[in-house]
Amino acid sequence: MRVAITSHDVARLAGVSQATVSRALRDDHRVSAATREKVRQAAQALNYFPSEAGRTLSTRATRRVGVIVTDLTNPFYPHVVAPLHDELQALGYRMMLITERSDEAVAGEKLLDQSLDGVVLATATTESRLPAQLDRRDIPYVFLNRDTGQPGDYASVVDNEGGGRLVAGVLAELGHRRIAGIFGSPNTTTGRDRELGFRLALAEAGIGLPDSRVVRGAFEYATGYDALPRLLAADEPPTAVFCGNDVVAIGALNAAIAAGLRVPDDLTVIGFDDLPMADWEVFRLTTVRHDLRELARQAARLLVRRITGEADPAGERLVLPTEFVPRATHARLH
Amino acid sequence: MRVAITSHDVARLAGVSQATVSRALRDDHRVSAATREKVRQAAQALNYFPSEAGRTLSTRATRRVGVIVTDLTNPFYPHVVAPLHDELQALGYRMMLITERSDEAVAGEKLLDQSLDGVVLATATTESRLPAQLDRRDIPYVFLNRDTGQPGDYASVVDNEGGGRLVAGVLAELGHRRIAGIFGSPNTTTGRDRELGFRLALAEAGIGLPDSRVVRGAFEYATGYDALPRLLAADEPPTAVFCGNDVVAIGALNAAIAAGLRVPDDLTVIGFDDLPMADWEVFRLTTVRHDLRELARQAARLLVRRITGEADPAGERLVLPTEFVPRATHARLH
DNA sequence: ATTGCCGTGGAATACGTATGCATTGATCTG
DNA sequence: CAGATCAATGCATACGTATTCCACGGCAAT
Repeated sequence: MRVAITSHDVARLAGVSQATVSRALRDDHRVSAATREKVRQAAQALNYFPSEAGRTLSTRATRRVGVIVTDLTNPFYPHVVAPLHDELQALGYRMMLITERSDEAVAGEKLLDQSLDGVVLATATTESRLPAQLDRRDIPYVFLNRDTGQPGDYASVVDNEGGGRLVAGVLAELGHRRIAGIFGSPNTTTGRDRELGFRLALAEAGIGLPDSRVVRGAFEYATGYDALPRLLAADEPPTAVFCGNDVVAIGALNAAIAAGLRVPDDLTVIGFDDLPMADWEVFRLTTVRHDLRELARQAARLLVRRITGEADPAGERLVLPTEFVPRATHARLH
Repeated sequence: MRVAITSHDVARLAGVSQATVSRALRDDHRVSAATREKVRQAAQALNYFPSEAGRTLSTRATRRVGVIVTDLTNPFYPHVVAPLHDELQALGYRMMLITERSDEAVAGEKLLDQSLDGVVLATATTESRLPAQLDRRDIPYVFLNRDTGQPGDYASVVDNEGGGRLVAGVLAELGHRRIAGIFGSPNTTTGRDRELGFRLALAEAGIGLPDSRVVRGAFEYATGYDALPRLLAADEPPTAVFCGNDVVAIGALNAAIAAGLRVPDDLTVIGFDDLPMADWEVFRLTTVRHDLRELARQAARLLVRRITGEADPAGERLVLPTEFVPRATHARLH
């Protein structure tokens, strides 16, 4: 029913062979300017677009890249998916969005049928089986924002440990001593490294971080929202809380309002990422900035380099710096 | 370099023909249980997945659907893309995400090369050329949340006019008379219909809506954020403002804070959509609810019906009802 | 004038799957 | 027991593109 216009149709109209059509439209040097123009006209007239299935079969490349995220409604992901999409498009690739919850089976099947030239893993926990599966089939992939922590990885990440240290330093300087942490999942390097840097720098300042003031969970709104009341219920409630990322911090901020606390007078809250949302007047969230856009673009370029075989075979790990962004959710302890 | 395992490899190992492999793995009734099992084992052993390019070329179906949005970082879209993805997956289709800014050319090329079985347009303005192009090539598509307003459309939409009426009724009842509107773009039915319903119901209540208290713009944060100060600068500033959607309303709320206004004491603000964010403590936004998830799922199912030829050839327009959600950003005029 | 090269374009084929048709062996029917 | 029917499988081909190899004609060099 759907009338597919093929290169043969164009060839017939232009009075040349199908091979010449293919060459002309791809600017092959072995076709004269005159016939190239003739073919162009015919293709235009027929409203012809090369079938990408035919092309894929012939070239064994799809010019398509998969991007795996967990939950798009988590405000973090759109800010990484959008620049990824744009950079991939600029590099001549299309984006297949796959949201993977726990069903690695489905994701696996979609990934392994040769329909993707490469994959961006924006969601891999340290125990995911996906990387091994991709390795086995020689499908290029890169980690975005998280990695396995193994050497040989291809990853675009942030200096999480450094960012954690920054926050600890600020809190110590502000006089806080009863400090809490709502960290990311311990099975993500993002969660672990931020906690690690934070702990190390606190320890250097002589400040302890007892388990009773530590919560860990997914990088979600609910994690911050649910954790804060539990932390505040302690005998000696914290005067400051460092959150695994901005989304968690925003959850905590809303919980603080629900609990009738004033931020920052009663409680200092600090996030990580500096999402655009963090700068909204309702939040004015003090946080740690890194260049999310560059994080994504870097991942896209790295993946394409891996696809074209230009990447370092020993792995590449691109690390972006962090910067403390003081806004209105932190205060000196009085 | 990448060793592709094909059905021929499986056939050789299983000691059958390639045709039998194809049939066995697709549960064709004409293959015996014994050989089916034999083929299964061989496929498993070789870690074989059918090439989707080969399959596409042969069946002329990609089981892939394109979803076009403008800007994923706009908080509205993730809440529609996520359920779309899940419903499409449940229906056996994959999702190709395409963000279209103004470059219809790029989008067009990607859409028209037969690499998609169908398209969800979540972004179409009334003057977009895309629908015509898709029609010309017989590529099935549905509108999501917006449509052209023409008969024959396939669309999953909300009762925008009814929703606008709801808000007007409430504001009138609360005693507001100097009312403003920050509506969506006039070249979207979403923007037009909400404004229309709002205007009609206001008029029925004997309340005018002068141009000086009307702003129109994209459904973005910045639209609300920039428009509010302009509206407030009038000689007789409004006591209530109805925003085209929640994202715009949230922009307006933040602008109100920046201007030192108290909401709802000094100003009533009402949104549309009831995004999860609207319920956050920092906002507690009074708004109009509709079932976003169902909106998306309905669109997915309608598209698949169009693809399989089961949809009504005269077009189908699925309309979801709206409901007023009172929270904390509206108040009676004192 | 012959040779050889170069520029241009066509014929043929590969890519991997699905499927119509032919084939085979076996069972059934009268 | 011969012929018909049927289940199971193989053979061959189509899908649309890119590309290798080959053919042909013109032109320059000798």
